[in-house]
Amino acid sequence: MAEHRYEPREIEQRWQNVWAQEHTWEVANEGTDQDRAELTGHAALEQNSYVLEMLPYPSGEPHIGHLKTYSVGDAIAHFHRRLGRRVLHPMGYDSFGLPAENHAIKTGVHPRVSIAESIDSFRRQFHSWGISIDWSREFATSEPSYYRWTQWIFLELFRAGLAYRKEAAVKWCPNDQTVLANEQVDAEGRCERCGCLVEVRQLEQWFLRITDYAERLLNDLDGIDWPQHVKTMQRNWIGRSEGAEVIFRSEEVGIDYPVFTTRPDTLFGATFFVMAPEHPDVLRLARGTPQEQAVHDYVNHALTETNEERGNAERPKTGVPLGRTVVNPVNGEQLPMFVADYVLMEYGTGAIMAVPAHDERDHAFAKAYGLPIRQVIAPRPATDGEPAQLPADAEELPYTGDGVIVNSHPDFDGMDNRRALGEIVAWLDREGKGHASVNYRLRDWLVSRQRYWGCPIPIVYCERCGVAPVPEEELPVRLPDIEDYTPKGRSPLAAAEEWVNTTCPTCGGPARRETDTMDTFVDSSWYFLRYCDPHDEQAAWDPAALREWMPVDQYIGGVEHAILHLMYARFFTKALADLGHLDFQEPFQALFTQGMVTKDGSKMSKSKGNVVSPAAIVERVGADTARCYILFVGPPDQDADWSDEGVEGVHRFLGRLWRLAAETADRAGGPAAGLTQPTASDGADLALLRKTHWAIDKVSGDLRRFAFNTAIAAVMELLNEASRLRDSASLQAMRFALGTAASLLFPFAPHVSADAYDRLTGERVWEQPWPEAEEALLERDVYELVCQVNGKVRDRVQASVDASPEALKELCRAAPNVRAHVDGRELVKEVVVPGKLVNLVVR
RNA sequence: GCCCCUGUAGCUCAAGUGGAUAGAGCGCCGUGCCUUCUAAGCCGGGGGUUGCUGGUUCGAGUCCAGCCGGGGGCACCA
Repeated sequence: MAEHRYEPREIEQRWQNVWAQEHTWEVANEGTDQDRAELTGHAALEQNSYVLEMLPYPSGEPHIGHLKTYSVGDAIAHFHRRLGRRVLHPMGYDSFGLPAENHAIKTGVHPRVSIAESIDSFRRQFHSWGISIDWSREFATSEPSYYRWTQWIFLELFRAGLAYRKEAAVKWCPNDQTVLANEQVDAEGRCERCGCLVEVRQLEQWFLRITDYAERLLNDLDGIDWPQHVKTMQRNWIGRSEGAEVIFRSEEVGIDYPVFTTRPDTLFGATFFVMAPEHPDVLRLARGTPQEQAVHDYVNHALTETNEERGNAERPKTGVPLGRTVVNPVNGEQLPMFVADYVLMEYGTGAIMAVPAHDERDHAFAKAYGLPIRQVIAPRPATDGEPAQLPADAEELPYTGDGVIVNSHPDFDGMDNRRALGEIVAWLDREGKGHASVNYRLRDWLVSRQRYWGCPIPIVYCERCGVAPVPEEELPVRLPDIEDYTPKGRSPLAAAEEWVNTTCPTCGGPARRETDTMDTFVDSSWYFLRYCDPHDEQAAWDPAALREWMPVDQYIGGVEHAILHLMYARFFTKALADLGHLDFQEPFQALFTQGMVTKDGSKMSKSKGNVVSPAAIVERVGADTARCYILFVGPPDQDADWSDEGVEGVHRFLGRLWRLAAETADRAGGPAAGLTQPTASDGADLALLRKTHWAIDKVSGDLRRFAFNTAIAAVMELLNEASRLRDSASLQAMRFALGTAASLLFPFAPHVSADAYDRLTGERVWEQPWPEAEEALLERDVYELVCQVNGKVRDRVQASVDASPEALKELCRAAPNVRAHVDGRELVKEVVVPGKLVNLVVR
């Protein structure tokens, strides 16, 4: 018998060639393709499935995280195909963005060039991993044929009033020399890209009106199959608060100041009023009062502070009086006004009513400035029927919990505060002094970037006509080549004079182009739509193509995009649906977020020198081992630590599987047509057959719930069983077990599985339907019944699966060792779990 | 501070709605087999008070409560 050596390099190359030459993983659009007639025969039976991994940012080479993402996605894609579905599994590149531009600044190489190199490297490696991609749909978002439609979408949003320009205090990264979206600034006020402290600047910028969609973005989370924690993160980010808007009037200046509060039940406890330093009226209010200079100084100081300094809740509260008052609408009291930096301009109305007895921040401020503190909520009575507790001691304030209204107004005193809340709002509404209101933390999406390598914003500015959209037939507005990429606080595009100077589409007069580019998250907010119809030159997509594939059935990616990309893509989908371009509301029906791959417990990074390169691993042990290992190392939704020993273990497993299959095929005299199940009634064949069906059942279930690690472990168990029984089981039983093992492993290790299956059967495993477990073989007709006495195992006996509970009790009572423990004692209870055990409880 | 996840063998993970003697892989051990030797391969073996304390139950890794440890999200959001 010939020696068999597992040679992944040879095997993987061979099967990759087959797939490439035969375009195995390409799918046509039925609605638009001439293949349609051919396909209709199956169409009724087949279901379409869109499996998508988040598109990679092509920078350098793929890293181990990419290997994990695409190993997960490919397993799903293969599984769906083998279940008989037509699967769309495309690939593209998110190729605009800062890394390529920063590289250009350093080296002078045009981003287009470095991106192309990187894309080549990604494409080569994806091929070498054997990922089943429909390469006919590939594109990069920096190609004019793509960004032309990004610009078209921008103009659609502009026409609908969802893209607008406004001056606002925005986040500015001094290192990258550009503004950022709120989502791109972390909790410490640092740029998520470069980590430097973000500054605040007052600039006129383009925004997308995502806040219009806050409520729907929140509510529609209920209808999608996403991980709970991602939904929670989006809910937190949207930050919906219910409360009321209440109007406080300043009689002195004759202006109404609305405030947002979640606690209108505490209105009677308001003792002062605070405005944010950025509030446009602050300086005006102080003008002419003795406070004018102090307010001026305070505001100037506040505006120069960083987000980090401002955001620190621990530091002492500061502020200065404005020298003015407002009227509390519920009781007519005059409340002194202050400016203080603990009030944020971006949230609510930029002004608050302060209730020091029931809000920690207001309490701290009142303590610091000696302001009155009036308690209006008392903690609940200790028991029903007793009167409310006396107001808590001053030391116990602020009290932020629920309770009973006190000290407010005869209409409300003694009332449950939650009930009073509703009644007070209703009263305000009747009086025209306020109304119920909902506030969101979410702000509009700032999409302007003062950088070169991005999608140009298709807008021109005309001295006569103002802001004018570039006409659709002039799209794309192409990104011009420039000499100097260095950012200088304005877009490098501004230096391309010839490009900037243009004519107004409306009046034909001189005009200037918008020189900012779009945030790259705009590019990735619709790419999944383009895959459905990637070569369309007449439109961003053909609606028929979208009907065929969208929404994405299974989306896969890192949890780091839980808010950014995943929220923006949902917003785009809803906005485009409202504009009549889509007929669905959510882009990603199901989401799977995979965990990070770490080395020695910490994130891989070049500076730590602990980077594991997928290319090197694949070179050494093959793609199948690399892919299998990364799925086997742990539950794929959790972080996993890379271990080279673990890789070796998986490599040996694949080798054992392949060798045993090759050897079995040899013994059987070469490949036989197909995989036939042996008939076995007892002995090794039956044991192996049962294990095989157990594995089918286990792997199928595990694949449905993304438990790839346990699915692979099940195939390992099957192989171990086959290996143990290699000399006692029949050749046919061995062929069936090993062929099934290869078939089950195919989604994770496609090359070695295809090869082993081919040797055993002469057939292509990916063309075979997914195996089905036979119920009859999963269960036995007799089993070992566990006999317990007082919950302890005392004996076990053979029982028939269809024995009645009565018969099982009888069997148990008759078991010798059970009798020894039961005789002479009183039988109190009998617990029967058919198929498992009988438990006799005695005293 | 608030919310969520998590704790099982040396390591990474399993144990559908509570049910048996808690299982895999890696690592470890073997004066076990095969090899001239090593490696590879094969075979065998040890290893667990399921973080702790109580509770519910005939029965708890699984359910409940409280502590302890690890991770994540949000946070001056009115």
